[in-house]
Amino acid sequence: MSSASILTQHGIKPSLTRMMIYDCLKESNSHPNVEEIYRHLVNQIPTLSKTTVYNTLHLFTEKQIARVVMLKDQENRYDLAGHPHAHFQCLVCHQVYDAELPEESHVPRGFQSFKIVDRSVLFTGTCERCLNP
Amino acid sequence: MSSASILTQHGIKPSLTRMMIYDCLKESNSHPNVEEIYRHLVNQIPTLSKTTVYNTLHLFTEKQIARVVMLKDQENRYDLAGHPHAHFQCLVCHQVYDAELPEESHVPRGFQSFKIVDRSVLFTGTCERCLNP
DNA sequence: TTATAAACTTGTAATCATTACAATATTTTA
DNA sequence: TAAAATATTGTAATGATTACAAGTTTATAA
Ligand SMILES: [Mn+2]
Ligand SMILES: [Mn+2]
Ligand SMILES: [Zn+2]
Ligand SMILES: [Zn+2]
Repeated sequence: MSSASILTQHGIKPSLTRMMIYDCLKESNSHPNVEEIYRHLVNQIPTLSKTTVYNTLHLFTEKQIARVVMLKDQENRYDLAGHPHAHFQCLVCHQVYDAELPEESHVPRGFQSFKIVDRSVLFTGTCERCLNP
Repeated sequence: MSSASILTQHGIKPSLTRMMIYDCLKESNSHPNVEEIYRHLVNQIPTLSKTTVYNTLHLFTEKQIARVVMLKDQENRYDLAGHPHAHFQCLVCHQVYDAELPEESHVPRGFQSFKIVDRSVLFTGTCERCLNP
């Protein structure tokens, strides 16, 4: 499905800038931060402002087509919201990998009367590439 | 066991400041940030510097007696490293609750040759208190 | 004890991601 | 076309964290 129609379906007017930021998230599976998205797009959109990248990512997050990846990093990284999955981050090269989300066993004891809407899982360690250089 | 001996056991010289920061983490189960730790202690240690709080928390994290709690917050929150557990953060009041860590089923598919050293789990939603005000 | 070195603590300035906000540009509506 | 709404931009402010050098305390050795 086209980027435009996905944005439209989520109540976001599909401006060129917004589509390109969406495509940037879709094509790269590197969980880019604002700086990386900006640097990637400013070649094609020379007037692009970093504020627009922030605004757009906020809008995407609000409308649930993107999510902030939970990492111990100091800056936010973004991911399309499509399929729930876990992440692995290498402590050596800091690369973020997608991983399957372990099966949800049950609501944790004592949280039956809480409303749980999301579960983030982050594995950390050393990636294969960094183990066998 | 005394704070002093725990610090010593982990190769940290137990200065008064360090013991008090350790006790602050131990006594409060609110996962305090640097600002909160500083404000709590500066009454008792009027010469305390925020840099010292940062330095000490870095040292504690390095020596594995404390950990950074993984949250979507913009600032780091700290926890003693004692017992592995998950967290729940309320999206309304932002309170952080300890939760049991769901049983690890298995290493995620495709990560057999990675070295996984840690797993962080964060539930988000609305806490009981905010659901029934 | 006294001198010297090491370790610890402090204060200030710099950095960096993010937000605030007002100005400009574009698109929509009347 | 004109006015209103929306989108984008640029600059300044904020706030957490880090860098770093200076000061203080503690340990070690003459
Ligand atoms: Mn992902
Ligand atoms: Mn905890
Ligand atoms: Zn790696
Ligand atoms: Zn709550």
